[in-house]
This record gives sequence, C-alpha cells and structure tokens, in this order.
Amino acid sequence: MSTTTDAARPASLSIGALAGRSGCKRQTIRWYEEIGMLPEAARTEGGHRVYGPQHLARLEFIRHARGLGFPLDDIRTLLDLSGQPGRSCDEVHEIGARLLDAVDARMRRLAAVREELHRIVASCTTGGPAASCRILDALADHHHDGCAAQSDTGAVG
Amino acid sequence: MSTTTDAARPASLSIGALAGRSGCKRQTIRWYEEIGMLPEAARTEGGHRVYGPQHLARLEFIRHARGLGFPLDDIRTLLDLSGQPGRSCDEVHEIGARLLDAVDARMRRLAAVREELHRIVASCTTGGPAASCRILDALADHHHDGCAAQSDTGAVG
DNA sequence: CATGGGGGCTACAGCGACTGTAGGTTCAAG
DNA sequence: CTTGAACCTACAGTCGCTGTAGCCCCCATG
Repeated sequence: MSTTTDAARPASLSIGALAGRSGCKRQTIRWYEEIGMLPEAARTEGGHRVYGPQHLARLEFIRHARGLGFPLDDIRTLLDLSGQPGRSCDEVHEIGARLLDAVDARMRRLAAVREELHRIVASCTTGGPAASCRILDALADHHHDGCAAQSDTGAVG
Repeated sequence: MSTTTDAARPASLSIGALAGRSGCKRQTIRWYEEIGMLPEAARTEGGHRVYGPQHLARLEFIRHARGLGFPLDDIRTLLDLSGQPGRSCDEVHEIGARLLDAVDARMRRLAAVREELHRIVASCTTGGPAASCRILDALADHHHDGCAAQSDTGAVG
C-alpha cells in the first residue's frame, strides 16, 4: 500500500479521473457541485478542481441511488441522514418503501402498456399500405383503451 | 342527430371544451399547436381559438400514443403517415416495434431494480439508529451492484 | 347598458436531471 | 518551450409539459 498515489484509491483526483472512476460525466459532477449534491471541491492555483476519496464515495452513493431511481432530493436526504448517524433510520426506510411502491406501480403500468403495444404491433401485417395499417387504427381508436393516456410511462423510444 | 350543435361531436369547440373532451390541459393544447403537433386553430374576431372535430381526433390520437409512451417525434411521424395512406406501413410497424423493445428493456431493468430495492428495504429493521441502517450500507456499497447506475429507470419517487 | 367573473390570450420561467457547445485557460508530457 | 489534452465558465438545449403574470374577451344577469 503506497502513501500518496495509490492507483486504486488515490488521495487526489482531477475531475476527469473522478468522472472515470465514478462513471459520471465531468459536466454532471460540476452540476452536482452547483446544486449542492457534492461539496465544493478544492482548487489548484490555476482553478482546476481537486477531489479526494470522500468525493468519490459520495458520488458513488449518488450514482447507485440514482440508478435505483431515487430522485436527487431523496438522495440528498439519505446523504444527510448518513451524515448524522444518531438519527433513526425510519426516514430512510420510508423513502425506500415509498420508492418501492412507485416502482411497483410503474411496473404494473408498464406491463399494461406492453400488452396493448404488443397486441397493436402484432395485429399489423407489414407490407401493406398505411391506409389499412392496424397500428394506426388502434392508435386512432381511443375507445377500447384499457390503459391509455395517464402519462407517466416515462420517455421510452 | 342535430346539425350544428351536437353535444357528442360538436362542430366547433373552444380550447376549454377541447381540453375537457380530450383530457389535455389548455396549455398543453396551445403548446402542441406551437410545436406543430396540432394545426393552427381558427380564431374568433377577438382572437379566441376555435377547434373542430378533426382537432379532437388528432388530439386523441396524440394522447393515446403518448399514453403508450411514444415520443412526440414518433407520433408526428405516425400522424404524417396516416395522412398519406398510400405509403407502406413498414415505418409504422418499425416505430411500434422499436417502442416495444424499449418498453421490454425498461421492464427488465425495472424488475432488477425492484429486486434490489426490495432486498435493501427488507434488510432494514426500522427503529435503529441510522448508523446501522442497512439501506444506507447497501446504497453506499457499490460492489454487489447487479444493476446499478446506467440511468434510465425514469424518475420515480 | 353596465358589470362581473369565467374563460381566453401572450409571453415567459421552471421542472428534473442532465448534455452539449463556445471560447478561453491550465497543466503535464516530450 | 511547445503542444495538445484536459480543464475552466457560462449558457443554451433536451423532453414534455406546467405554472404564473398581466391583460383581454364574451356572455349572462341586473
């Protein structure tokens, strides 16, 4: 184990190195700093940001939580809570449970959409003229909806 | 069946009436017009928009397709294609199939996220101090990821 | 005919969570 | 010392809306 320049856990990182290790883009890191998700980085004399291992850990936490669908506000709360270890973890649990409910709801909705979409796409025999296209029929026909038009599937295409 | 003022399919609609019938908000309708998803409405002398049944049909098409997760650009294409019925429906089919793929991918990812989230939340016994909270442990620990951090779960909470 | 209020109008800012660009500066390797 | 990659700031754009401010129109009632 070396002292100052450990390749695995270096004591100081440029924004590019931090980006490489965390999987975030440089812009995203700067933006996280701007909105207060990351503490302000130290600077070199020339103004370049300098990060330490604690920034990497925090960024990994954020990224992992983001990957699970937590909104940044919740992540901020989680980070605050983990910073004051005396507090009850009820709030943490509640955030997780709330997100789990939201994920479940989203999955149900997505499943319904998938079914309709599958039915619509399967009903269309390719090659015909658009005039007789059942996909267009199905989209134009709002009557046997089943699931339509509450939004919140998320942008997908 | 009356002639000019059929309650079910009126010959002309204010933006509010169109909003009520289509389920879109007035702002959304104006915005759709602004970005060319809807043709410009006729106006009264005082400048109020006046819509006909064709606007309602188009808006219903848009709303249904949006409900299925189609992005507006795809919907525009679909609407263009349905306006030129001679063209092959291959392109329509391709858009639908592409969306179906995206929905499938999103469902798989969401299922993986749900599992991890469930595991994390279930591992946490409420009531303890945040210092020993397994949710925070799990989020801080990026090593047994399984699914993490590729984005695209969609904002959920 | 006046008035009140509900709906309409435009224009623009904001959301979430970034991404991309332009134009300039710094750093480190050769 | 030179070069060019990496960095800096600031700001616009993405997607699909939503909300606000401040004014105007239209119709029904008195």
